Amino acid sequence: MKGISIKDIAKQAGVSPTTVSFVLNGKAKEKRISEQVSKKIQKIANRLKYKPNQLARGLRTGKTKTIGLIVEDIANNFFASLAKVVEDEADKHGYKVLYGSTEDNTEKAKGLLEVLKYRQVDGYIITPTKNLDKDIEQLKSAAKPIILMDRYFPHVSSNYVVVDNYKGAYNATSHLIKQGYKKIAVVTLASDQVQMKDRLEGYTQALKDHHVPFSKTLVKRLPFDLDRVHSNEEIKKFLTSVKDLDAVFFATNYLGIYGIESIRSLGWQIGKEIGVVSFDDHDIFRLHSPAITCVSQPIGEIGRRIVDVLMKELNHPFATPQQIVLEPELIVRESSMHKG
Amino acid sequence: MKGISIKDIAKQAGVSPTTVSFVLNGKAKEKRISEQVSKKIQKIANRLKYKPNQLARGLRTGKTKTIGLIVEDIANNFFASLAKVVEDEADKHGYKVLYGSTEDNTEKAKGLLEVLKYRQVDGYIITPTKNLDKDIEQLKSAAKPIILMDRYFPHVSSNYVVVDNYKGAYNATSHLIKQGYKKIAVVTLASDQVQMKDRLEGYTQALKDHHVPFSKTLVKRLPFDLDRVHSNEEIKKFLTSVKDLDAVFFATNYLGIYGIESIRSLGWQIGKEIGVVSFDDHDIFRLHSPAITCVSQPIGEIGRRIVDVLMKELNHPFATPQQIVLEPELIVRESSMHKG
DNA sequence: ACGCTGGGCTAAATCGATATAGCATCGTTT
DNA sequence: AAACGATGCTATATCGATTTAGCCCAGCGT
Repeated sequence: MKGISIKDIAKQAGVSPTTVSFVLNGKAKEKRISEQVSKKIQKIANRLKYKPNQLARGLRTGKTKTIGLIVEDIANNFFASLAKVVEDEADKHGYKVLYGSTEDNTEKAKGLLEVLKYRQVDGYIITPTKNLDKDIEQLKSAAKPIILMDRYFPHVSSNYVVVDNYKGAYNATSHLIKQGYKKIAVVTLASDQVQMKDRLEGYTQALKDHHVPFSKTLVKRLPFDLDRVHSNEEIKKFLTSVKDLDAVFFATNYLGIYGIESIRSLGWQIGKEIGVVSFDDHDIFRLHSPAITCVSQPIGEIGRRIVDVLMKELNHPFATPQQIVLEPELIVRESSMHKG
Repeated sequence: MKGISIKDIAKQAGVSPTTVSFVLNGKAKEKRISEQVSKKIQKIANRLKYKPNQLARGLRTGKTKTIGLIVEDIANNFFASLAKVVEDEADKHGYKVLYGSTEDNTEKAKGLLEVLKYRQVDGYIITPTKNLDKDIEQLKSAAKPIILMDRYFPHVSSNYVVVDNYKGAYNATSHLIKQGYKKIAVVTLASDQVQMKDRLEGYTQALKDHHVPFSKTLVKRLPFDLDRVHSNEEIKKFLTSVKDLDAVFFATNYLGIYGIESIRSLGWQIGKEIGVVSFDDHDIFRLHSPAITCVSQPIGEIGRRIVDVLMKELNHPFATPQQIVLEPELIVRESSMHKG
């Protein structure tokens, strides 16, 4: 029932637990354990299928070989796909992942950080919420490897992997303009987090650069925690309130999904009557008819870079912060191609 | 930097660590610790924000307050949504979740079980793959709480939570028949796991009960690991090969998604030329036009029951196996309503 | 005055691994 | 032959909590 411990091996081999530990940790040479003893121990360990007790090891070494993954919502396709990549990559390094969803709620996020902390995770992958900067800095000063994702705090020097949200939004908006759409609205979150700001700025700058008039009435901000039904109501109210509207840019995948739903229930023809582009790709966008143009994030790449940076920092603490900005890709589909 | 330990509290309170442990574990009464001392310790613990080191505790007690969640694919909407529910429910009981995806690959599943085992998780939520029965029984005989989900092994007595796959498929098929569809095919996985068998049986029995002729040529089985492109090819080949076909039942959500894609690329009109029903709901099905009829699993309920059973077993080992079969719901949408 | 009971608390062992300090033994050097 | 340095291995403390066994003292009965 109980697992095989280092003592069991020691007993069978007729040596001390210390020796066994040395050998199994590859320190045989360094600690001058003879070939014979070394081999004998290896053999017995294999035969008994010895697996070190991670708890005991963690208690002694302070390393749990576990990383904490804090996402906005594990049920959201973007984060779930990322979780999959992170799981795979971490596994390659012998790490397991503890996850948690913040719902973009600062209190929940703080709670998660605390739990992960006293569970002694070795490193953190964090999708930060508003006002989480202090907590992040606290962790940093505790010398814990951390990497932010999806967004970051401009005034905090930390690792992060994000996409160029500005460029993504800029390209999306420019694309709509080039397709002949004239009055382009944006639906975003009522959030002043950097990723949302950047997307909004990309949008406004694109309008400016192409000499398309901008007005505040073209911007709708929805609270994060609004449910589907109410979001749809708000979006519909907004879309019908803008005169001569002929295109919308949705700033996140689920806003895009709500948006499509809303537009459809208004009976408007996507693509013709109203151009649509959303941030983030999703099966829905690909399969929708008409298919929805989107700004796609390279999820595999993001996940790989995240784990890569984290592992490097786990092995060489105090590395200089890595701030990685990946290129999003504009995937043009039918929803933005049939103006006129 | 280092956390507050029980010793720190003991020192401040001028008592022994033992006493502190008793008090903080609610054994003050039982261990006859005086009110005064008890309160003093509580106060100090709160002030220092003491959090027990889970590793140390786990090492001593053998309980890690962690459960392992093995799913088929965490990036799949169904499993991701479930992971969210499991996370929330487990959290209520103070448990964290370690997850892993099998890709329906037995070797990966075995690897996951092993890792979770030597990480000493307290209990397991498992979406089993083929041939995992032996490993499950081994865990069971090690007295580890386990609950299977989505599928189970008929010859193994274990806890499980599933939906009535037979009934779901039966209702879906019957519904198509009642809507006037005459020649109904099924696309399923080349798997002899119970959930797939049941779905197939539900389908055939429905045909039989409604006196609709059945033929082997109406069944297509795809391997699990076929990628999107090849799956689509296979599905298209299959659909065009069946004479007078006028409806299809897809036995899983991603088969449904592939199916829609395939049918669309064949240029067939869903609902009119070909009725479609899929197992599992998905945003895509709801938003597709025409919207896709589906057999929806009650994900929230599934997750809650799973964690509930697991927690009960964690607290009272050797309970009798709970085998919970929930009702799926047929959600009728346009894809099955426009025959003729 | 002596033993007994029970209240209130603690010393020490323990979980399984790792890290540190150090003990024999043997061959070599001067 | 005493000193020295490798060589090969081990005893012991440690991580932070829990748990077992039991100490000490006060009050009580006889």
